[in-house]
Amino acid sequence: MIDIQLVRRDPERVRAALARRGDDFDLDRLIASDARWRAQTGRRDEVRGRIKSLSRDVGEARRAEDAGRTEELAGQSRSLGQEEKSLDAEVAALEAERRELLLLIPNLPDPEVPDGRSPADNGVRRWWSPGPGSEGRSEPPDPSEYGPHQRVPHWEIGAQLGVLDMERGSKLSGSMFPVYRGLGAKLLRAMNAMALDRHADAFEEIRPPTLVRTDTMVSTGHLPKFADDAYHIERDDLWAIPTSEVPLASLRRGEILAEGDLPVRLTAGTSCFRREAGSAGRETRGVLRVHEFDKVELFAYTTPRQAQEMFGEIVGRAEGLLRELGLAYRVVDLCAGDLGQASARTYDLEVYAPGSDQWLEVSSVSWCGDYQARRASIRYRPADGSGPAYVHTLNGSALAPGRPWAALVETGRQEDGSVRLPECLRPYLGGAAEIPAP
RNA sequence: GGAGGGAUGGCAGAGCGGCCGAAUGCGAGGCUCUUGAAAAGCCUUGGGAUGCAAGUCCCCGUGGGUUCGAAUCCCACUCCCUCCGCCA
Repeated sequence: MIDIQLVRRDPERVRAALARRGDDFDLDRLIASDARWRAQTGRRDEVRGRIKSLSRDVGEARRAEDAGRTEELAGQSRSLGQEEKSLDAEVAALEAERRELLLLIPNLPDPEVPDGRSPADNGVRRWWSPGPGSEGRSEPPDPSEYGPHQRVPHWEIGAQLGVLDMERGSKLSGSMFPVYRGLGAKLLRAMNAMALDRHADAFEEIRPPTLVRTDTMVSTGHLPKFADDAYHIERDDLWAIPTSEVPLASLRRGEILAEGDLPVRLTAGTSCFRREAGSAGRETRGVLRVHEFDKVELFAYTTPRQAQEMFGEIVGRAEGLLRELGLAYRVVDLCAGDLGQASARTYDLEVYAPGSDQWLEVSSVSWCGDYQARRASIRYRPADGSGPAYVHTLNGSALAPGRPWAALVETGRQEDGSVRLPECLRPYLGGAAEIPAP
């Protein structure tokens, strides 16, 4: 959540920042609620203070065996108790209201974030496509370089080669649950393994639970606002994670870290679950939008000073994997209106899929500032001896193999219908260099 | 799933219902002594709300209750440990 102090001190700044997002949050309601809460809390605390001091006097009177005075003071305290009780109930209600409002406010966009309301306003920061040299080219891909054999969508290729079975996935679990088969399944596993291995130099590998408590979902900003997007298991009141960002952010929830331990770099590969409510339609063909998919996530806790550099590091690492896979991609700077709830700045990596002539979002790197750290109460003790301060959190997909899988089979498709697989995956594929033509 | 035991400050570990936000030890930081180090001695050492500040208030797993007054008593929940059952 955002800093309530900032809302009090400079409401116009907060209002302006929220307006950039196109958010319709009613800030005045929060300001009023906060003011009421403060006023009543002050009154309650004053009454409590009087009760405390009276109670001490009761103790003294009792020790002095002054029964009359004891009863008199106790009586005074008793009647204050009534007052305290009703004030306390009021404070509790105001506190709940204030918190509820506060949890709904999205993060404030960083000033560098481009203006805009829709994906059309996003800024492309750079392009990359493979060849001709080993460095690749920093320019948009040339459509004429893709032959007609590559202009086939991945779901057709997958069915043709027997490596993707959407129909049977539907039989098991409904639409948008793919079944990968044979080399298709291996290819997915290979990319997961590679993504995890590539960051083992600096990121600690975590295998977290994929079912989590409500608090864990609240910490990242996925609840309470986006409850409809997540799977919820009623019986045990657990949520299926939409990304391993969720458990990784809560790993150190409620803790105070030593500055010397920062940055903390974590990586995890898990299944991710999304209901994708109301997204039936054209963009849901094949594996592009599914309810369950694998993703290898990079996550970091940093000091505010380290955040910028970490953002670059994570983007760079995600780019590195796409280059290794030989996929053409572009780096997109999300505009204010397209940012996620918790993010102050996001770069998306989009891969070019020739089969459907589309750019597919395959990675999203976000700097959340202290927004999640406030929700989850994750702080660090600055080395200079000042009081605990909130950490910054950053997250990004290293690789979410589903969509790259699609881009890979389209890009690698040969004229004879076989699919050529990238060099870097061979060690993970038992040496296989292609998915043979049927 | 059944039966027991437990949850207190960075850690360990006390705590008759009444100055207990909390003894003590360890750890950590500072200082003294020392050529330096060790040892010793002295001092400091949780978090939060509110307030310009002084201060006031809250936090002893969480939430309720009893009481003039709760870390201490009662209830519920959560988590941890031990044993039994089940199981990959």
